[in-house]
Amino acid sequence: MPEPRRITSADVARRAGVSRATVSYVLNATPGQSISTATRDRVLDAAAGLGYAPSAAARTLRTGRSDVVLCLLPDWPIGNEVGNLLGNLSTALAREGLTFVAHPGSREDRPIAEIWKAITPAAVLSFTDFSDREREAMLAAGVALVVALLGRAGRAGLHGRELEVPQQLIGRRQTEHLLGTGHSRLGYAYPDDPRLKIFAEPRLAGCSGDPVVRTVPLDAALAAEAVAGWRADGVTGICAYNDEVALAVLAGARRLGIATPGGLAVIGVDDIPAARLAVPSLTTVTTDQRMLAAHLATTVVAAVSGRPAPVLATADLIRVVVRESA
Amino acid sequence: MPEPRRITSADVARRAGVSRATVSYVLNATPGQSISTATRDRVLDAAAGLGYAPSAAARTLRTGRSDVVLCLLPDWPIGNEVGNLLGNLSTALAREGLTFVAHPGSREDRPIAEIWKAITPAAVLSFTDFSDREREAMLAAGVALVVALLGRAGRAGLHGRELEVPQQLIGRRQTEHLLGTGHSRLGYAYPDDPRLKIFAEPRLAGCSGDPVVRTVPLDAALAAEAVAGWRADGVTGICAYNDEVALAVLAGARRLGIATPGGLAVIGVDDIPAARLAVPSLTTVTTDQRMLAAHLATTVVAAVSGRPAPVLATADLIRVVVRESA
DNA sequence: CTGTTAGCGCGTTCAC
DNA sequence: GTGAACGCGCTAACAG
Repeated sequence: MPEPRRITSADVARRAGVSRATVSYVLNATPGQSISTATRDRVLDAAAGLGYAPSAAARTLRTGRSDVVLCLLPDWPIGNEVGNLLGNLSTALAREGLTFVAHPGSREDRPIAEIWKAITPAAVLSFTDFSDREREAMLAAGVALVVALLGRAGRAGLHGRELEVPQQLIGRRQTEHLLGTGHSRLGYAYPDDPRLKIFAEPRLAGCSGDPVVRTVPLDAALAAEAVAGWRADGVTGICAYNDEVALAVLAGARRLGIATPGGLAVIGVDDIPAARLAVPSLTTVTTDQRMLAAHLATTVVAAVSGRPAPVLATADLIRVVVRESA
Repeated sequence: MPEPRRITSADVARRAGVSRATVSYVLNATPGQSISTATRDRVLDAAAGLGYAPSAAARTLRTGRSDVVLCLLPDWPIGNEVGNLLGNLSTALAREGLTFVAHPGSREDRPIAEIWKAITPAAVLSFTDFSDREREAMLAAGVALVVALLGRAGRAGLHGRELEVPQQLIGRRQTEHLLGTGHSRLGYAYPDDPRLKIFAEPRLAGCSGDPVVRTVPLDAALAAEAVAGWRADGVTGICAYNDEVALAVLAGARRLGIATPGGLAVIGVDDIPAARLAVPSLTTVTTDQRMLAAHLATTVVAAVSGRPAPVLATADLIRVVVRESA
C-alpha cells in the first residue's frame, strides 16, 4: 500500500496554482485581505476536490490553542442528568465549531495539569472549583476560559463565569412547593457521599424555612432511622438532595408504616426514570438541561472570543414536576 | 506582565549545555542511543529545574499521533454504570500514560471524522460500530486502534478488538437465575427506546429458554399492559433489559395486584441505586466495571503498541445480586 | 488591490 | 553526542 500521504495546504495551493498563504487566507476568510473571487473559488474547489482538512495539530502548535473544549468531570457518580447536559453542551458547542470532550476520573489519578496540557484546549469547564494556582497556570498557558460550574459559594469569580445560582434555586423551588402545600416544618435529606457536598451545600443553602438536616444513606433501614428522627422533630415535608436520596426516604417511611404523602411529603431532584415508577411516584424538581447547555455554550463562546459572559435567565430553568409524593 | 514564555526543550538544552536532540533522546529514553549517565542526569535536572513539559501539540504534529484515547459515547442516555466504566477506564489508561476523553453527542450533530481529526487520537473507542469507510479513514490517518465496544454480532472484527461477549452473558445469567429458581416460562422486557437496540439485541440473544418478548415503556400503566399479556401467556419470570425497565415491570405488576416475586419474578441489569430501594428490592445482574475497564485499557495499550489483544476472562465479570424480586 | 516570501511554533529523528 | 531538516498551518512584511 502506497502510504496514503496526508493532504496538506501545500497540495491545495499547488492544485489551485497559488501560494500556501493564499490558501490559508481563503480558507480562514482572514479579514483585511483582498483576494479575487476567481482565486477564492479556485482554492475552494481545489480544497473540496482534494478533501482537504487542516491538521489540527499544526494549527494548535501555531496558534497555541486548539478548538477543543475540555470538561473535567467530577469524581462523584455521574448520572443521567449530567450525561444529558453533556450531550446538549456538545451539540451546542459543535454549532460554534468547537469540539467538546469530557475527562472523567478524579484529580488524584492524574494532576489536572497533565490533562489540559495533553489537549491544549480553548477552554476548560469544571464541575468543581480550581485552586488559584491551577487557574493561573491555565490562563498563563493561554486557555481562554476557566469556568467552575459550581464555584465556592460567595466567591467572586475571576471572570464572573460561575454558575451557582441554579443549585440554590433548586433548594428554593423544593421548599416553595412544600411550604405551598401546607408543610411548615421541613427536613433536608443530605446525601451520604461526601463528594456530593459541593452540590449539596448550595442546594441546602437555597432552602427557605430552615430545614432540619439529616444524612440519608441509600439504604432502606438506615433511611428509616432518619425518618424516625424527623418525625420526632415534627417534620412533615422532606427536601431530598436528589431523587435517589428521596427514594431512600420513601423506602424508610414505608418501613415505619408511614404513609406518603399523608404522613410525610417528599420531593426530590433530577426526575430520574425511577422517580415516576416509584410508589408513590416521586414529586421532583428538574432543570432544563437544554437551556442550561445553551447558556454554557454561549458562555464558552463568549470567553473564547473575549466577549463578556451572558446572563443566565433563571426564570424557567427549574421546574417542579408534581406527582404523588408531595 | 512580561508574557510568560513557554519553556521548550531548547531551554532545557541550553541549561544542560547539550543539544536539543540529546534532550529529546534522554527524555524519551530513546533506545539505541548511547548517552553518558552524567549527561543524562544534567538533562534530567535541567528539565526538572525548569519545570519543563513538552508541547503536546508539537509532539502530535511530529509523530502524527497524540497520547489521547478518544471514546465516542452513544447517543442513548448514559447512566451511572457507563459513567463508572469511563472513570475506571480513565484511571487505568492514565497509568499507561494515556489521556482518556469522551465525546458525547450523536453523530448526526457532527460527522465523526471532525471529532477525531480535532483530537488526533492514538486510539478511538466506540460503543457502536463504525462503517467500513470510517474505520478505514481512521486507520489511514494513523489511529492505532478502532474498537467497537459492541460490534455487530457475528462480525469478525478487523482487529478482533470487539467486546460483545459480556452483553450476551448478561442475558445468560438472568435466565440462569430465573430457571434455577423454578421459573420455566420466561418473558423478556424489551426497552422502549429504539436507540437501546444495540445493547438489547445481544442481551436478548444471550437468554436461554426462548422468552416471550414484550416492549415495556417506563410508565406504570403501559407496563401493566405488558405484564397482563405475559400473565396470559403463562409467564412467571421476567428478564428486564435493565433496572429501569425492571422497575417499570414491578410498577405494572403492582397495578394489577400481582405479588412479586410470588406472582411474577423480575430480574434487572445494572444495579442502579434505585434497585435496592424499590419495593420489593430488585434482584439484578451487575458487571464488574473495574475489571472490564482494566481489560479495555489493556486492549488499548496493546493496540497502540501493536501487540495482540488480550483475551477477556469473563468468568467473574458478571454477577447476580439476589434481592427480593426474583 | 492581489498575492507572495519567509519564518515561526516545538519536538523528533536521520545522517554524520 | 550534534546539526539540520521535517511535520503543517499561520501571518507579518513585502512586491507586483
